[in-house]
Amino acid sequence: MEIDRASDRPVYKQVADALRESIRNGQLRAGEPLPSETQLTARYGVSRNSVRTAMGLLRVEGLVTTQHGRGSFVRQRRPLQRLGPSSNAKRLQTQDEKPDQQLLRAEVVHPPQEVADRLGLRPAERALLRRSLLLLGGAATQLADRYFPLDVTETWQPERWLEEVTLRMPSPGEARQLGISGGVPLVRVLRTLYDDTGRALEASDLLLAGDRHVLVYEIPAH
Amino acid sequence: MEIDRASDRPVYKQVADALRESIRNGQLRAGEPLPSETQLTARYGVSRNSVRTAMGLLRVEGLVTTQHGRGSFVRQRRPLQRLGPSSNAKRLQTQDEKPDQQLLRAEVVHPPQEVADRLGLRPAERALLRRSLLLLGGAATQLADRYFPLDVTETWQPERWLEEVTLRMPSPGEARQLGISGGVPLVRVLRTLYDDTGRALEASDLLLAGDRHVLVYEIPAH
DNA sequence: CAGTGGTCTAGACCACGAC
DNA sequence: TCGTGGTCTAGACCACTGT
Repeated sequence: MEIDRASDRPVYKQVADALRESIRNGQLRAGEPLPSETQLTARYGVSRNSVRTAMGLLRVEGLVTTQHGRGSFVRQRRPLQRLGPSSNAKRLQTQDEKPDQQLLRAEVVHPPQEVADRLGLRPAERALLRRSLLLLGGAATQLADRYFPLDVTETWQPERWLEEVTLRMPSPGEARQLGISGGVPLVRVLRTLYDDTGRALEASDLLLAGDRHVLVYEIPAH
Repeated sequence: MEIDRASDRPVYKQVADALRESIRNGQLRAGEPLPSETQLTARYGVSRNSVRTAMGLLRVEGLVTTQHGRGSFVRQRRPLQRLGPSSNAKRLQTQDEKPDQQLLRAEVVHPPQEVADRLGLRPAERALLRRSLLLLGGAATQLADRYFPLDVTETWQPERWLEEVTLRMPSPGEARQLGISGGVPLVRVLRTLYDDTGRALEASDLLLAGDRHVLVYEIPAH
């Protein structure tokens, strides 16, 4: 495939098209390196900036990852992980791999406003935070901040919970911890556990790599 | 805020930082135009390319939108729309605006494999497709493909449904229809309705702009 | 028309990774 | 050391929007 300078389609998009097609039809396989930017510059007769813009497109589309000093590589396709609708324990049984949990922090803190709202805390009231990283097959898969009211750690009888699902882009630190490459959004799940009196027992802030998960929910029609 | 040429932080990120801060602290309000690229070039003493790279960052973060020939503007903050955990009708009552539905297509088609699987169709068996666009306050908010088995449109007693939530980047056409600007992912909800015998009555493929929705699910602990 | 963003180039220097 | 990607510049021309 060659670049058509007369075309309305910008050069950098044509380069991206060509690379995308090479990936789609298997000429470039998952994990393999793409030609270097210098090689692509020569191959298509365009400036390096145009090649880089094209590569940026593919990065944002999640097709390639780029490593400084090494090169760009075709990404592995999504190793889908299912979340919900049932308990944490049950969720992970759907995977073959055994999960591994790494406790990163455990301390009493002033929770963020969103968490305080959901726990029904008074202003300036603190909560216990447990931050942990969930690993699956050695790869980080979930960053979890679990907050517990300080006065409720005795009896513990959750009756239902609420999950609020939103998206956002990761901060550089979050991207590093979860092994996310450029352009991949986070799925953020704000989960609140309630007992049968409607009291909040726990609020969790879960961050998942957006390209590696399916969230499954079952809902009765009643 | 000025650019520190001695800093390790790249110039374009410093420009993005400065603009981000102006938006955060309210100097630049939602809907307002940012300074033009030429003005920013002069203001910070950097090349136009660096300004454009910075602006690209903010676009991907969803903070600004850019219009060719007009300028870049601070985006309106998310007009949060809640989806689930109950029925379609109930969901929209949480909004003030009255929803409007536009039927785009209604015909018998060969459904995509994912849909056929969920409806339990035999190979090459067809289904009724209804594609519609949901508008809220004049703005497109949801693109829905609903598929119905051809032999089940008489009695209709849904008992529960399943929602499978994933993310992906929109195609250019989807972005246009939903009014999505660059870098914003889609939330895709694959929803399957079942009756009390476990038979699938409907499978829907719902596409929502990722920056404008919260999905809410309530789950019993049983 | 003038002003805006969109594309493209050629060249420079730096930072990282592997040998 | 060499090849890779990361950053930055200065300048050019085009396409779109408004007057």
